[in-house]
Amino acid sequence: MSSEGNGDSRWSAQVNALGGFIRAQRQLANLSLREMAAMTSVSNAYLSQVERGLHQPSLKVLHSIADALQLSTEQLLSQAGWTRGYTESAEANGDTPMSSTEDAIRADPRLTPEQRTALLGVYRSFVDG
Amino acid sequence: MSSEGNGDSRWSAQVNALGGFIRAQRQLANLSLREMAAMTSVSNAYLSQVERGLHQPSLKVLHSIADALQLSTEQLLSQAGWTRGYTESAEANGDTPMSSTEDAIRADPRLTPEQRTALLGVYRSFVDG
DNA sequence: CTGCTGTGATTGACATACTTAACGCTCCTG
DNA sequence: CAGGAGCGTTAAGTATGTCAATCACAGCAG
Repeated sequence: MSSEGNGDSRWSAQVNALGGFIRAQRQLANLSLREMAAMTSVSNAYLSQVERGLHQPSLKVLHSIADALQLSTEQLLSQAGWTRGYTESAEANGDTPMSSTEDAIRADPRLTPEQRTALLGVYRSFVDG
Repeated sequence: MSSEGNGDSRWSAQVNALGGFIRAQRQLANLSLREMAAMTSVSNAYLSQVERGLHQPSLKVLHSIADALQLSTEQLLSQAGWTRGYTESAEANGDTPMSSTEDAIRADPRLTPEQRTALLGVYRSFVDG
């Protein structure tokens, strides 16, 4: 069930962004929860909950995940919105369209801010790779 | 008391590095545990334990600490040996204004077919809920 | 010496991260 | 129709992070 009700939204924003990003990256790497669980030594059950924003993973777990996904821990952290502003390099100028896809994602009204962030993160990881 | 038999040295290395670093930085800033506790909204008791490597702080706490010490979370992490540098760089360009996000993704020349499919999947899972 | 006010360290109770063992689902294969 | 084999999710239990209260030790006033 996992009601969306969510009266307690202390977390949801950041954790959901992180979870969405992780899930996206995992699917992208064609890994199942159990496969990733094996690589990370973290239970598939817990990974599922983290991906859906039900829990905040510890550093240990976060590092394992980053490792399995071949990302840096910093990337994950900044995805979660936990590192502060590295925005400068991206948007120094007001008017520099980076890519149409990025713009489309940013302008998409159907996405929540967290989803937008997560999706952009996935996209950039593709393109920059 | 502190005499850890230390059967469990899985942690000690990293956690001690982190704790020691935090303590050093705190003293360097001439802060008492309680002062720092006030700034971070973390109890002085727990800060003490973290500094001595008795516990691994959560991201929330770590971020607060970094904030109080005017460091970036990344600095703390790399100090603790928790980041494994993956370089991040991002620059790309290309334009071709598009309307919908799906179209933009489909038309993006920088994506491989696999990536395109994956990204579309993620996007739809967001939008369709 | 007796108190007061500062410090860092310890204890015990509670919240939350995390695990193991299920469950329900879909897609095959016999 | 089983019945495995894959997937994601849930339930109940254990481990660990975290806090409020308290301790023991230092300086300094009266």
